[in-house]
Amino acid sequence: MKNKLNRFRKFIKDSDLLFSRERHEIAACVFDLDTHFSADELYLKLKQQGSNVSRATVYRTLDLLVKAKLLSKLQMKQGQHLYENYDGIMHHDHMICVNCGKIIEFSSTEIETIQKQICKKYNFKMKSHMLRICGLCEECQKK
Amino acid sequence: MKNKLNRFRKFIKDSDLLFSRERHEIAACVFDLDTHFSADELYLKLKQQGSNVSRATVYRTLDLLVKAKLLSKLQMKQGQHLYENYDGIMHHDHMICVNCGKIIEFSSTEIETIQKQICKKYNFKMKSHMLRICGLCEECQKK
DNA sequence: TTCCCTGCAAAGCTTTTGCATGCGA
DNA sequence: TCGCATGCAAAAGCTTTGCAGGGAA
Repeated sequence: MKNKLNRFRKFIKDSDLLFSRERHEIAACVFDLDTHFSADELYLKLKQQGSNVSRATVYRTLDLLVKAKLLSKLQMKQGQHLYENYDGIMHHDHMICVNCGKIIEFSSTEIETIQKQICKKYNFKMKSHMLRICGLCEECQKK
Repeated sequence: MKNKLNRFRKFIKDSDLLFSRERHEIAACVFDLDTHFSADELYLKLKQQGSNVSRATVYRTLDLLVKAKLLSKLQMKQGQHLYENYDGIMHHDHMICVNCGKIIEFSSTEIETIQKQICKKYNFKMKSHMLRICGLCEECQKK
């Protein structure tokens, strides 16, 4: 967490930007989360902690964190987005429960390999990829 | 196309709805397309053809077509959606060129198989899934 | 002093919804 | 006649942007 904050500070400095109090506050709050969260949830959490940052600044800082590759942005339905801490080590995908909204992360090197083969076949240069499985989680199936 | 129109008519009748002129017009226009399209593009195409349908009706009818499983709805960035004709035969996924927007469809039974295994492992009941690869298509790499 | 950052409010965009009207069965 | 379907306009929901003021180097 401390480490990520330093990486963010470095990114900001390297981009000739200012590591403002607001950016610090928001980043610290983000790195403190280990779940998927929306911009508004983050904004409310900051408010609750007594912060005075505005929604605009939250959005602007989240963008910076994504650019710094410290955060991933996931498209959800209806123009909503979720963010998640990104460790940059290994790509992972998501299973999303359509009933309770739970998100389960998984990864598969096999799928990654096949994807690469497919890209090669089509001469497509992959920059990113996402796999999402929607359905019912274990608990919700029981209900 | 004629066939899909009949299937849509049947779906509408079976749902105790009316197969109105507008629904006919919109569905015919949709089945005539073989690309991915947005609701607004469809609306404009209809206008261009001299139709007087409103955006609201376009959206409402697209929803019906999705419910009838004659159309798939894809989430794109920024809360936008694209639709594509759905033949119901085989699932396919997409490679999207981030430069020109081209969409290449592909399918992989191997990936489908691995997905099923993963779901089994997590006791997750899959209802749908989507895989998307973003990057550069062949032409755009050359530029 | 310079200029980036912030907050506020307004705008943007796509999609949905309320409501009165109207057409079809 | 009855009621679903439509069109219009407004609302909704999230996100972005313009702008003026404030603060850091």
